[in-house]
Amino acid sequence: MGTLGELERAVMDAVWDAQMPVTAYDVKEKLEGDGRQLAATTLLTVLSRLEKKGFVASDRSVRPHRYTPVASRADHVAELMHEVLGESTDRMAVLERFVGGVSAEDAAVLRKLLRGAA
Amino acid sequence: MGTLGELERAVMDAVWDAQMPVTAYDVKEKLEGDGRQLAATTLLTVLSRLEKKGFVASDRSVRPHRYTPVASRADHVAELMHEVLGESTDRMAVLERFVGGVSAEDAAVLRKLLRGAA
DNA sequence: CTCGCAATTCTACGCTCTGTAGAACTACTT
DNA sequence: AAGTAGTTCTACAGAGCGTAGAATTGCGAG
Repeated sequence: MGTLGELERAVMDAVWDAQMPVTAYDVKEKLEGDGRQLAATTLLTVLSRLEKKGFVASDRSVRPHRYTPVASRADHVAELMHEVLGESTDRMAVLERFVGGVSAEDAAVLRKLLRGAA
Repeated sequence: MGTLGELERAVMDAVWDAQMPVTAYDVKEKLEGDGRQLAATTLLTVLSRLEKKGFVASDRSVRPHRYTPVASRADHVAELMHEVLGESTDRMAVLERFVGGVSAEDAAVLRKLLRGAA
Protein backbone atom coordinates (compact mmCIF):
# COMPACT_ATOMS: atom_id res chain seq x y z
CA MET A 1 0.00 0.00 0.00
CA GLY A 2 1.18 3.42 0.93
CA THR A 3 4.81 4.34 0.81
CA LEU A 4 6.70 5.26 3.95
CA GLY A 5 8.63 8.45 4.46
CA GLU A 6 12.02 8.49 6.08
CA LEU A 7 10.87 9.12 9.63
CA GLU A 8 8.00 6.72 9.20
CA ARG A 9 10.40 4.02 8.15
CA ALA A 10 12.66 4.72 11.10
CA VAL A 11 9.70 4.46 13.42
CA MET A 12 8.60 1.19 11.84
CA ASP A 13 12.12 -0.13 12.35
CA ALA A 14 11.89 0.74 16.00
CA VAL A 15 8.52 -0.94 16.27
CA TRP A 16 9.77 -4.03 14.49
CA ASP A 17 12.96 -4.25 16.46
CA ALA A 18 11.14 -4.26 19.76
CA GLN A 19 9.81 -7.67 20.53
CA MET A 20 6.88 -6.25 22.41
CA PRO A 21 4.31 -3.50 22.07
CA VAL A 22 6.02 -0.13 22.30
CA THR A 23 4.98 3.31 23.47
CA ALA A 24 5.75 6.52 21.65
CA TYR A 25 8.35 7.17 24.31
CA ASP A 26 10.11 3.91 23.62
CA VAL A 27 10.34 4.92 20.01
CA LYS A 28 11.59 8.34 20.98
CA GLU A 29 14.39 6.83 23.02
CA LYS A 30 15.28 4.40 20.31
CA LEU A 31 15.61 7.20 17.80
CA GLU A 32 17.59 9.29 20.22
CA GLY A 33 19.98 6.39 20.42
CA ASP A 34 20.35 6.81 16.68
CA GLY A 35 21.12 10.48 17.22
CA ARG A 36 17.72 11.78 16.29
CA GLN A 37 16.11 14.32 18.58
CA LEU A 38 12.35 14.60 18.23
CA ALA A 39 9.41 15.89 20.25
CA ALA A 40 7.16 13.29 21.80
CA THR A 41 4.19 14.63 19.89
CA THR A 42 6.03 14.07 16.64
CA LEU A 43 6.25 10.38 17.34
CA LEU A 44 2.60 10.24 18.34
CA THR A 45 1.67 11.90 15.08
CA VAL A 46 3.79 9.54 13.05
CA LEU A 47 2.46 6.52 14.91
CA SER A 48 -1.11 7.58 14.30
CA ARG A 49 -0.37 8.10 10.63
CA LEU A 50 1.17 4.65 10.51
CA GLU A 51 -1.93 3.30 12.14
CA LYS A 52 -4.15 4.97 9.58
CA LYS A 53 -1.99 3.42 6.88
CA GLY A 54 -2.41 0.04 8.47
CA PHE A 55 1.17 -0.57 9.50
CA VAL A 56 0.63 -0.64 13.23
CA ALA A 57 -2.21 -1.33 15.62
CA SER A 58 -2.62 0.27 19.00
CA ASP A 59 -3.81 -0.85 22.37
CA ARG A 60 -5.55 2.08 23.98
CA SER A 61 -6.71 0.33 27.08
CA VAL A 62 -3.45 1.10 28.85
CA ARG A 63 -2.43 4.65 29.37
CA PRO A 64 0.76 5.08 27.53
CA HIS A 65 -0.73 3.51 24.41
CA ARG A 66 1.10 0.51 23.08
CA TYR A 67 1.77 0.02 19.40
CA THR A 68 2.44 -3.24 17.63
CA PRO A 69 3.30 -3.90 13.99
CA VAL A 70 0.48 -5.37 11.94
CA ALA A 71 2.87 -7.42 9.82
CA SER A 72 6.38 -8.59 10.57
CA ARG A 73 9.15 -6.80 8.79
CA ALA A 74 9.79 -9.88 6.68
CA ASP A 75 6.11 -10.09 5.75
CA HIS A 76 6.10 -6.47 4.85
CA VAL A 77 9.15 -6.70 2.63
CA ALA A 78 7.94 -9.89 0.97
CA GLU A 79 4.62 -8.20 0.32
CA LEU A 80 6.38 -5.26 -1.24
CA MET A 81 8.30 -7.61 -3.48
CA HIS A 82 5.10 -9.24 -4.64
CA GLU A 83 3.53 -5.88 -5.15
CA VAL A 84 6.42 -4.76 -7.30
CA LEU A 85 6.42 -8.04 -9.20
CA GLY A 86 2.72 -7.66 -9.85
CA GLU A 87 3.41 -4.33 -11.52
CA SER A 88 5.11 -6.14 -14.30
CA THR A 89 3.59 -7.52 -17.46
CA ASP A 90 6.28 -10.11 -18.01
CA ARG A 91 6.80 -11.90 -14.74
CA MET A 92 9.15 -14.44 -16.20
CA ALA A 93 11.51 -11.81 -17.54
CA VAL A 94 11.48 -10.09 -14.19
CA LEU A 95 12.14 -13.27 -12.26
CA GLU A 96 14.98 -14.01 -14.63
CA ARG A 97 16.61 -10.65 -13.92
CA PHE A 98 15.87 -11.04 -10.27
CA VAL A 99 17.46 -14.44 -9.94
CA GLY A 100 20.35 -13.31 -12.09
CA GLY A 101 21.11 -10.70 -9.48
CA VAL A 102 20.90 -12.63 -6.25
CA SER A 103 23.95 -13.73 -4.34
CA ALA A 104 25.00 -17.36 -4.18
CA GLU A 105 23.71 -17.57 -0.61
CA ASP A 106 20.34 -16.18 -1.56
CA ALA A 107 20.17 -18.57 -4.47
CA ALA A 108 20.88 -21.47 -2.16
CA VAL A 109 18.14 -20.33 0.18
CA LEU A 110 15.72 -20.01 -2.70
CA ARG A 111 16.55 -23.44 -4.02
CA LYS A 112 15.97 -24.97 -0.65
CA LEU A 113 12.70 -23.17 -0.16
CA LEU A 114 11.46 -24.15 -3.58
CA ARG A 115 12.22 -27.77 -3.02
CA GLY A 116 9.65 -27.88 -0.30
CA ALA A 117 6.98 -25.82 -2.07
CA ALA A 118 4.22 -27.51 -4.02
CA MET B 1 16.10 5.33 -6.57
CA GLY B 2 13.29 7.80 -6.88
CA THR B 3 9.70 6.76 -6.83
CA LEU B 4 7.40 7.37 -9.76
CA GLY B 5 4.14 9.23 -9.62
CA GLU B 6 1.05 8.05 -11.43
CA LEU B 7 1.57 10.04 -14.60
CA GLU B 8 5.26 9.29 -14.58
CA ARG B 9 4.53 5.61 -14.40
CA ALA B 10 2.05 5.86 -17.24
CA VAL B 11 4.63 7.66 -19.32
CA MET B 12 7.25 5.02 -18.53
CA ASP B 13 4.78 2.36 -19.62
CA ALA B 14 4.38 4.13 -22.91
CA VAL B 15 8.13 4.40 -23.34
CA TRP B 16 8.60 0.76 -22.48
CA ASP B 17 5.80 -0.47 -24.67
CA ALA B 18 7.21 1.25 -27.71
CA GLN B 19 9.98 -0.77 -29.21
CA MET B 20 11.77 2.31 -30.46
CA PRO B 21 12.71 5.75 -29.24
CA VAL B 22 9.59 7.81 -28.76
CA THR B 23 8.77 11.49 -28.94
CA ALA B 24 6.65 13.35 -26.46
CA TYR B 25 3.91 13.33 -29.08
CA ASP B 26 4.01 9.58 -29.34
CA VAL B 27 3.48 9.39 -25.62
CA LYS B 28 0.70 11.93 -25.82
CA GLU B 29 -1.14 9.83 -28.39
CA LYS B 30 -0.58 6.68 -26.43
CA LEU B 31 -2.09 8.23 -23.34
CA GLU B 32 -4.97 9.64 -25.30
CA GLY B 33 -5.66 6.11 -26.40
CA ASP B 34 -5.99 5.34 -22.73
CA GLY B 35 -8.46 8.18 -22.38
CA ARG B 36 -6.08 10.69 -20.90
CA GLN B 37 -6.00 14.17 -22.35
CA LEU B 38 -2.83 16.11 -21.67
CA ALA B 39 -0.99 19.11 -23.08
CA ALA B 40 2.15 18.38 -25.04
CA THR B 41 4.20 20.45 -22.64
CA THR B 42 3.05 18.29 -19.79
CA LEU B 43 4.59 15.25 -21.39
CA LEU B 44 7.79 17.16 -22.10
CA THR B 45 7.97 18.16 -18.47
CA VAL B 46 7.37 14.65 -17.26
CA LEU B 47 9.90 13.22 -19.67
CA SER B 48 12.54 15.68 -18.57
CA ARG B 49 11.84 14.81 -14.96
CA LEU B 50 12.15 11.15 -15.81
CA GLU B 51 15.44 11.94 -17.49
CA LYS B 52 16.70 13.74 -14.42
CA LYS B 53 15.69 10.72 -12.37
CA GLY B 54 17.63 8.48 -14.69
CA PHE B 55 14.73 6.53 -16.13
CA VAL B 56 15.02 7.67 -19.72
CA ALA B 57 17.72 9.07 -21.96
CA SER B 58 17.11 11.48 -24.81
CA ASP B 59 18.51 11.98 -28.24
CA ARG B 60 18.51 15.68 -28.93
CA SER B 61 20.20 15.57 -32.25
CA VAL B 62 16.89 15.09 -34.03
CA ARG B 63 14.25 17.71 -33.72
CA PRO B 64 11.36 16.06 -32.10
CA HIS B 65 13.60 14.66 -29.37
CA ARG B 66 13.53 10.91 -28.96
CA TYR B 67 13.38 9.24 -25.59
CA THR B 68 14.47 5.74 -24.73
CA PRO B 69 14.24 3.83 -21.47
CA VAL B 70 17.53 3.45 -19.64
CA ALA B 71 16.55 0.03 -18.30
CA SER B 72 14.00 -2.44 -19.60
CA ARG B 73 10.83 -2.73 -17.62
CA ALA B 74 11.89 -6.15 -16.42
CA ASP B 75 15.26 -4.81 -15.30
CA HIS B 76 13.58 -1.98 -13.53
CA VAL B 77 11.17 -4.20 -11.67
CA ALA B 78 13.88 -6.70 -10.77
CA GLU B 79 16.01 -3.86 -9.49
CA LEU B 80 13.15 -2.64 -7.37
CA MET B 81 12.75 -6.10 -5.93
CA HIS B 82 16.41 -6.21 -5.02
CA GLU B 83 16.19 -2.77 -3.56
CA VAL B 84 13.28 -3.79 -1.39
CA LEU B 85 14.98 -7.00 -0.38
CA GLY B 86 18.09 -5.07 0.55
CA GLU B 87 16.02 -3.02 2.95
CA SER B 88 15.58 -6.06 5.08
CA THR B 89 17.79 -7.28 7.87
CA ASP B 90 16.73 -10.88 7.60
CA ARG B 91 16.90 -11.82 3.94
CA MET B 92 16.17 -15.45 4.57
CA ALA B 93 12.93 -14.72 6.39
CA VAL B 94 11.90 -12.42 3.57
CA LEU B 95 12.71 -14.92 0.87
CA GLU B 96 10.76 -17.51 2.78
CA ARG B 97 7.68 -15.32 2.85
CA PHE B 98 8.23 -14.34 -0.72
CA VAL B 99 8.48 -17.88 -2.01
CA GLY B 100 5.56 -18.86 0.16
CA GLY B 101 3.46 -16.39 -1.75
CA VAL B 102 4.35 -17.11 -5.34
CA SER B 103 2.09 -19.02 -7.68
CA ALA B 104 2.92 -22.51 -8.81
CA GLU B 105 3.91 -21.17 -12.21
CA ASP B 106 6.23 -18.62 -10.74
CA ALA B 107 7.73 -21.28 -8.52
CA ALA B 108 8.38 -23.47 -11.55
CA VAL B 109 10.05 -20.59 -13.33
CA LEU B 110 12.21 -19.89 -10.31
CA ARG B 111 13.23 -23.52 -9.96
CA LYS B 112 14.24 -23.66 -13.56
CA LEU B 113 16.19 -20.45 -13.36
CA LEU B 114 17.98 -21.52 -10.24
CA ARG B 115 19.01 -24.80 -11.75
CA GLY B 116 21.11 -22.96 -14.24
CA ALA B 117 22.65 -20.53 -11.80
CA ALA B 118 26.01 -21.25 -10.22
C1' DC C 1 -14.27 14.63 44.43
C1' DT C 2 -11.21 17.53 42.18
C1' DC C 3 -6.64 19.19 40.92
C1' DG C 4 -2.55 18.60 38.50
C1' DC C 5 0.17 16.42 35.37
C1' DA C 6 1.27 13.05 32.01
C1' DA C 7 -0.38 11.50 27.74
C1' DT C 8 -3.03 12.08 23.61
C1' DT C 9 -5.32 14.31 19.92
C1' DC C 10 -5.94 18.54 17.02
C1' DT C 11 -4.29 21.80 14.30
C1' DA C 12 -0.90 23.75 11.63
C1' DC C 13 2.97 25.13 8.82
C1' DG C 14 6.83 24.68 5.64
C1' DC C 15 9.00 21.71 2.27
C1' DT C 16 9.26 18.62 -1.50
C1' DC C 17 7.13 16.07 -5.08
C1' DT C 18 3.89 15.52 -8.73
C1' DG C 19 0.38 16.85 -12.17
C1' DT C 20 -0.53 20.24 -15.03
C1' DA C 21 0.27 23.74 -18.41
C1' DG C 22 1.03 28.73 -20.18
C1' DA C 23 4.76 31.86 -21.60
C1' DA C 24 8.92 32.48 -23.53
C1' DC C 25 12.45 30.97 -26.35
C1' DT C 26 14.91 28.16 -30.12
C1' DA C 27 15.84 26.42 -34.38
C1' DC C 28 14.49 24.25 -38.83
C1' DT C 29 12.11 25.04 -43.35
C1' DT C 30 10.95 27.63 -46.93
C1' DA D 1 14.07 36.63 -42.74
C1' DA D 2 9.97 34.88 -40.92
C1' DG D 3 6.73 31.47 -39.55
C1' DT D 4 5.95 27.65 -36.88
C1' DA D 5 6.85 23.23 -34.74
C1' DG D 6 9.15 21.99 -30.85
C1' DT D 7 11.44 22.81 -26.42
C1' DT D 8 12.58 24.82 -22.09
C1' DC D 9 11.24 27.94 -18.19
C1' DT D 10 8.42 29.21 -14.90
C1' DA D 11 4.57 28.54 -12.11
C1' DC D 12 0.99 26.94 -9.26
C1' DA D 13 -2.10 23.91 -6.70
C1' DG D 14 -2.65 19.70 -4.11
C1' DA D 15 -0.83 15.80 -1.47
C1' DG D 16 2.32 13.74 1.63
C1' DC D 17 5.71 14.10 5.24
C1' DG D 18 8.52 16.05 9.09
C1' DT D 19 7.83 18.62 12.72
C1' DA D 20 5.76 20.31 16.79
C1' DG D 21 2.75 23.77 19.68
C1' DA D 22 -2.00 24.19 21.56
C1' DA D 23 -5.89 22.15 23.36
C1' DT D 24 -7.92 18.40 25.50
C1' DT D 25 -8.45 14.22 28.06
C1' DG D 26 -8.09 11.07 31.74
C1' DC D 27 -5.64 8.82 35.65
C1' DG D 28 -3.76 9.06 40.31
C1' DA D 29 -2.99 11.63 44.68
C1' DG D 30 -4.69 14.03 48.20
